[in-house]
Amino acid sequence: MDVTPRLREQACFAMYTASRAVIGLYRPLLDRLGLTYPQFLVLMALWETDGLTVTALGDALQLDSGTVSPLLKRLEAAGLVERRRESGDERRVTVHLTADGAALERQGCEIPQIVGSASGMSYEELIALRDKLNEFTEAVRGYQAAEPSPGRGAAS
Amino acid sequence: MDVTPRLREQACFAMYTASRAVIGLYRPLLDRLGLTYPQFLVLMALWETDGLTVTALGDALQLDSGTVSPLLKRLEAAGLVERRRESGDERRVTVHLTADGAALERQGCEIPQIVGSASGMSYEELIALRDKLNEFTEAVRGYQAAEPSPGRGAAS
DNA sequence: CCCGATTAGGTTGCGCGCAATTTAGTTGTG
DNA sequence: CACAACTAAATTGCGCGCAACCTAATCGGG
Repeated sequence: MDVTPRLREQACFAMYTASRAVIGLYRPLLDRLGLTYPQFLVLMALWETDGLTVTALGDALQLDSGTVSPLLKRLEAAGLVERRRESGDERRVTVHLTADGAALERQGCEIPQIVGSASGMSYEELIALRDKLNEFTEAVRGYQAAEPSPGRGAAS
Repeated sequence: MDVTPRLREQACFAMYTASRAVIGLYRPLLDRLGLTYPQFLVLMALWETDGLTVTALGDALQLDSGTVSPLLKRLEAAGLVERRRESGDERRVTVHLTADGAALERQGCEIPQIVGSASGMSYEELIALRDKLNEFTEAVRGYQAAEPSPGRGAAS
């Protein structure tokens, strides 16, 4: 018997692979809009709620400022969003769609459906898979919060 | 009613998030071995079958040479693997574990179990999730192979 | 044997993703 | 008011991940 877990048996590896596969499927579709998948996620968040702060965007996408800041810089350079320093609290920056950014919603919002149909799964299956993944993610985040540096007993 | 799909409703976004969450959980555990998650995957593949070619490794991990080559360079610099030009076909390079690389299996092979338990899911649930993800990935890859540049009707 | 096509692996360039740090603005306490 | 603690965003550095390209070796016809 083999004690070492095999690559193909790992649920984590399946997530890693599935994630890259789906982004690969998005790529040619998003290329025509001049977007990457993370950039598309930012726009989706803003189509839902315009004027989010950088931190709120990071929370929605589960990304930190080190990823979001340059991402927004590129979206701003592309003329799709605008950053405004808040007058109330000068530390905060809100992100707003430009007319071009808002206009992309029409073409952008149908892409997820294309990808969904490519999966060959029913709506119910996709929902169930999504919920299971979110359950997994939640549990993992909870564990991480509980064990800042796990494996070596208690903290000093 | 909102036609634009919301971030949280998307199965794809759940995969993207779950993948990063699980890698984040691996990170502190792998840090102690001086490894990243993709490097760990390479070692897992070699623990299973030593002496794979670069291409075979790429197939196992679903990564292309542009990713695998520098990854192997770092693993070789760390003294964990060795690259050998094949005598039969001088184009081929096989990757072999060093003693240090092989010795890491003892500590490395228990990490996936830690992560599995952190998910709070039963073994059966994880298997089911893994299979569903692999089914999804397969379907998506099949669709991609069938539609080289989708969305705009037939090729020229 | 020669030469075009194919294949294996590597390099370059760019956009993430994240840890660590920096800068600037705000808040809380005396 | 002063000043330390905190917070928001940006910057830096590094390792992927992938497209595009390059080089070298092999294969396949004629």
